[in-house]
Amino acid sequence: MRYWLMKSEPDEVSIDDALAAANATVPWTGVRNYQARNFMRDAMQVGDGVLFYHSSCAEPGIAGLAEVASTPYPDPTQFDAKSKYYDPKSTPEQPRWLLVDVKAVRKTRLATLPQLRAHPELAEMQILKRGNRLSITPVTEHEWRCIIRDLL
DNA sequence: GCCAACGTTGGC
DNA sequence: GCCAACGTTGGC
Repeated sequence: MRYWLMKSEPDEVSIDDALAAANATVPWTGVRNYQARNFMRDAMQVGDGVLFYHSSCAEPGIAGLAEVASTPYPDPTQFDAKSKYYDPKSTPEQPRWLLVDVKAVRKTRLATLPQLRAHPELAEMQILKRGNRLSITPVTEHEWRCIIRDLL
């Protein structure tokens, strides 16, 4: 069992959107970064815990809890010429981009960046490091417990 | 809208 | 394989 923080722009898929989806499950489309892809491909397992993070919005922060709900499979948007995630260099025979399904568990109180930063036990979180841009980052069990205990 | 940080691209 | 140029991310 591992833990992850996954960023989503709430204008695209918010925690409310995910909870409202069939089976509260959404395909995590649009990851176009190799490091993030490799986490899904190599390290994630069904049932892993997910901090659902809202990014690029008025109030960025952890907005809910979720879990990994599938093994990795090709992201269909990479083959769709009309999608903004289209990748002309990818083919169904040799897909570049993968995704997992994510099942929303519950919405939480928003844990904002200042709140996360104020917590000494969370100082090493990737999301708080300067220049952080990775949309999927591992979270330690200690960080996970700490966030749930004190912030959500 | 600004801009720092970072990833990717492509010429050499 | 280097590295400058360019594009993207994302908080503010």
